[in-house]
Amino acid sequence: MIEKKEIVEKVIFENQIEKLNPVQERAVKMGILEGESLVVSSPTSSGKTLLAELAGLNVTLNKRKKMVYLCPLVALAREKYEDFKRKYQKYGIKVALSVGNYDSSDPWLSRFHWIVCSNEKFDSLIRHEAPWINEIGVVVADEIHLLDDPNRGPTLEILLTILKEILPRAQILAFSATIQNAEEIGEWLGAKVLKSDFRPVPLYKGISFDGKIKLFGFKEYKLSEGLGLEESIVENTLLMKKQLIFFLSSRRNTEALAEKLSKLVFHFLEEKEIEGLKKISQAIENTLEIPTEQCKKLARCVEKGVVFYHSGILFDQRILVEEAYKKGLIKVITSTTALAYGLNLPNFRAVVRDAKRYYPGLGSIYLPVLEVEQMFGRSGRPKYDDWGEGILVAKNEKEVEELESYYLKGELEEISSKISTESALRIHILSLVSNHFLKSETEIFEFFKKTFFGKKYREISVLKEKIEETIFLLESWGFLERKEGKLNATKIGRRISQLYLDPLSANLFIESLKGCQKANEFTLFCLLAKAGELKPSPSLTTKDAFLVEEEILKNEEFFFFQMPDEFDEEYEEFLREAKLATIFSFWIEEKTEGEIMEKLKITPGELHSRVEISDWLLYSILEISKLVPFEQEIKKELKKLRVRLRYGIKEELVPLVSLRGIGRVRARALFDSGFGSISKIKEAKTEDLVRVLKSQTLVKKLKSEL
DNA sequence: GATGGACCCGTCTAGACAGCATGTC
DNA sequence: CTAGACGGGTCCATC
Repeated sequence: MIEKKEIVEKVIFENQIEKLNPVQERAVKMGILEGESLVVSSPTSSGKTLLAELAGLNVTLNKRKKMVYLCPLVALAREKYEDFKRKYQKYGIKVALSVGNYDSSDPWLSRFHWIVCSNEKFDSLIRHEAPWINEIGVVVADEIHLLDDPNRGPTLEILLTILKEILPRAQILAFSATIQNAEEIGEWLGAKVLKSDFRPVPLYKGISFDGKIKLFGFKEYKLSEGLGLEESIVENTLLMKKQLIFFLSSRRNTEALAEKLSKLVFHFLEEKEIEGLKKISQAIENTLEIPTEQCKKLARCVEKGVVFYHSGILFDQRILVEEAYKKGLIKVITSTTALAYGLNLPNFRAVVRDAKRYYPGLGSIYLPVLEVEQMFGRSGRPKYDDWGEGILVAKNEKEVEELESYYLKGELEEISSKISTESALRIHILSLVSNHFLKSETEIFEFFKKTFFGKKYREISVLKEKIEETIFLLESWGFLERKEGKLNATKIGRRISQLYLDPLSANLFIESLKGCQKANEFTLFCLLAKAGELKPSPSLTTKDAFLVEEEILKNEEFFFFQMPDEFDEEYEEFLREAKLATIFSFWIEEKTEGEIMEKLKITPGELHSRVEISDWLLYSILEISKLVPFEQEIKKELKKLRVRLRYGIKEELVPLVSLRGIGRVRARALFDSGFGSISKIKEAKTEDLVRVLKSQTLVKKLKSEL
């Protein structure tokens, strides 16, 4: 048994602080170390993670129970995992990371005390009925305002509802950015509510207009004349020897602004910095075998101390960029919202240049206050800055007033439930029934009454109808069945739920492929592209349309599902799907990323993420095919296609990439040098292989494996 | 005749979770 | 019902 005092001391020591901050102190007083559940609503940098550490130590050391720490982003989960391990491994705490690309539901997780997960991964672990669930003593849900997200909120909501049911005695810590209705969430979770505005470094918010930056209740900067608006803000920041992040509405804007600013920022660099940046710039340019235009552009900007940051950037480049910013080499980042939620990139000043964002069907409208707050969130680095700044840019006088009343004096939005969307109901009802958690329609209704939706609106009659419809659909697709008033998942239904596939997509695949005999690569890609998992489809320019239609025509005879007519409403969406199929086709024809990007305007980062999703979809289809009668030929085709897509290779290289350490480029090199099969490689002389692969160690490994 | 700025008009729009097989935190 | 920045093309002034 470890005293409360001792736990607090350990945590204080490991975090290298002198004492608990006001938020943390209140949490302790409210009983975080007595197993009290809490909803904590406070700013980004207010030290919420430390609360998890307190509860985790208490639960593990005193009760021999586990902590599960739920994160909305894999990057965030990784960060927490590294952090926890570094601090608490020495006290005997075993920390594990469990996210999509990292491991599976194996019982091995039961050996660990603290398990850091993404929300969806934990949902999946429950679907696989992980045996250690009942050893959980505390569940921490980070960034719980994600509940409001139409795509990903429902998973978190269902997850927490389930946890409350199966672990009624577990402690729940729900962390949120400052939100309007933390009390409602507290009521739902049966938790006390801790609201605070505390920040370790004060944040001043303001508006920039007419050559000035006015910080509310603080000071005013006069910007130099003769420079563009963004340039003058940058100059003002750099003269103070600080860094800043611009938030813009589109990727294209981030790239354009970064290039524009690089001309100015360059003059502020010191000799040493230029050297360092040159190295990073080269690394960025050479991330891919053949750099794409975007890679070159980013490299150019980095050289001058500026980067643009959005989801089209490759993963490795992101890492390089983040490190360089943390070191202070990069002076300015121009970013989309990609940076607002993600990782911990402390800076001095955040400038929201585009407070409006385009929403399809809505035009361009103001961002939610919460989102802007997130962008401001990390401004002001403890130990470096005495304060931080969050600045909105106004385009005219009217906007000055609007921004002021909306963002600076206005109220935060409420968090609401998004659980009533069709896709959420589809996915979660199937999952809840398939793991035997709910066994009848009545039980489903009862369950939904206990969700945040049910608690917030006090009744679910609106939902009831939708739930009935959903059950009907799942039944008609053969994923659920009814026996004596009880609901049950069919074998295939259960598998679909475990594969984490949207039942709608699963049904699409099954119906399209059942009895199909004549598909080819392109048309199979077209089918994949119809799935919601790959939406939104890439956008289509008039030039693309021409190219894509050509491709469709070429493969016309291999279409195994109905193509919409040119005059149909769905035709344009079909073309966009076919565009993705075209991109994939080029990819497996071994066209370079640069070529694909140039022809069809897709960023390298986007290509890779689509490939990854498709790999998962193809795997899932193959798994489904074990339970439904597909033609043998189609199965073979799918299997081959999966390998080709993952590596981006022609058919002839398929056998070669099964060797470890051999991917797209090396396989091509081997093939072109006459080593086109495993047996030929076996027979080949070592020195010949070394000549082709340019690596002694690789060849040695290869030979020893064969 | 080349260069470059002003202006018009069409185009296009953020992000990122999950399976599994590996060998290991 | 609702936007706005970019970039390519065009025209025209200037040297």
